[in-house]
Amino acid sequence: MIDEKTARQAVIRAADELFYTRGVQAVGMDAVRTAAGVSLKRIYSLFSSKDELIVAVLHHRTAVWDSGLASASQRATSARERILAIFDFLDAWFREPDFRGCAFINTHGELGASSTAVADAVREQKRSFQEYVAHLVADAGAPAALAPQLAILAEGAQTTAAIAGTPDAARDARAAAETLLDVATGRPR
Amino acid sequence: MIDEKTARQAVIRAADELFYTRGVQAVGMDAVRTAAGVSLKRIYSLFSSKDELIVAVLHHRTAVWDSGLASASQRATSARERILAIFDFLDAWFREPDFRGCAFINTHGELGASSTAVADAVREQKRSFQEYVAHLVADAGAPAALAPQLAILAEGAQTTAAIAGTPDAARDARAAAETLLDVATGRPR
DNA sequence: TACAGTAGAGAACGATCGTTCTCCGCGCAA
DNA sequence: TTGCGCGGAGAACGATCGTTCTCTACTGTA
Repeated sequence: MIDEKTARQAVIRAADELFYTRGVQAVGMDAVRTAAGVSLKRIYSLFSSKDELIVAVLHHRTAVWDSGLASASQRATSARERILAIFDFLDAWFREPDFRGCAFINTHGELGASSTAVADAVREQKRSFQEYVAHLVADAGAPAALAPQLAILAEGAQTTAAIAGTPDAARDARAAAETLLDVATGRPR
Repeated sequence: MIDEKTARQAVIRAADELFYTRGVQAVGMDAVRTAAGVSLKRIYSLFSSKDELIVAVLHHRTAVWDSGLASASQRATSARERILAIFDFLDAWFREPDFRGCAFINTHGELGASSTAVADAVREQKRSFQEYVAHLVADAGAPAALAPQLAILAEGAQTTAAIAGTPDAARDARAAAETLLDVATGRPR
């Protein structure tokens, strides 16, 4: 038998992909079992309920998002560039063929009203992102009020790209972010 | 018996409220029946399936949204003011006690992957909003590229307010919109 | 070989949901 | 008054889903 850690990862990864492409409620635990190659009994020994699995999947998504963002800002040499790198990161993501919007927003729309655990996990991810942006804004020497504005642009780009199906939303948001950054830091335009 | 039009409205209104507060999939047709006071048989003579009812509810929401937006921009005397009125409209909405995010975004997250009819209805609403913004931007004499930026701000404000639970998102988005408008129209700052 | 313990496959269970059907009561024409 | 058609209430049906249970096969040990 495979060890617990490997089994957990297999279940989370399989569930993540299924939930993201089909929606959480549309995926039964049987489908997770088949995709992960882990028996139902084992799954329920690793996660006490589907709700707990969903939360684990969201935490996994948070980690993936964080590391993706970190590696996207790798080449940036200034806070300003790191901020704009967020939108380049979104741009690349939106163009992936299986892009289906932000999993956190989708899951919140699906279960935010009925599961507080899910709502909390989603809220925590968004809070952490806002904090990340706030740090970059401070590093760039811009007023703190700029941070929520940039975060709103990033959120709006994600929903727009998901619903309208236009990856251009990332470029539009990036252009707006640049303007806001320039004005906030007194850069000549 | 009440006439068809009244029955339709009663069902749509009841379903709208239930779907919005609890999520679409969490609400059974029985709950709609009870809330609307219309028998199941009647409901299924008015709508051939739950999916069709969902689409009807979305269309109803679109009409409510459009008229709300129109009345919010009533007092505005310029295109610039009409643009900013969008964010004041959002602000008032976010502060309503039963605000639970944008129903279109939520429903898309819930059913966009499984029902193309739902996805289409949501996409159409967003497209219509973008068109509305584009007209205002043209009237304001700003470059067309500003329109998607403002639309993204409005979308981002909605998801941010819904998930973080902070109505301030409308004010943040409004401030960003003002900056973008000023820059785009060459207004002194 | 005999046996104990464990894990997997999938049947089973109970609940729920979308949809349809049955039965009953009411209004109306002759 | 009698028969008839129609609509409402909700029971019934079939499917699905989350969760648990049963049975079987396999491993390691003496």
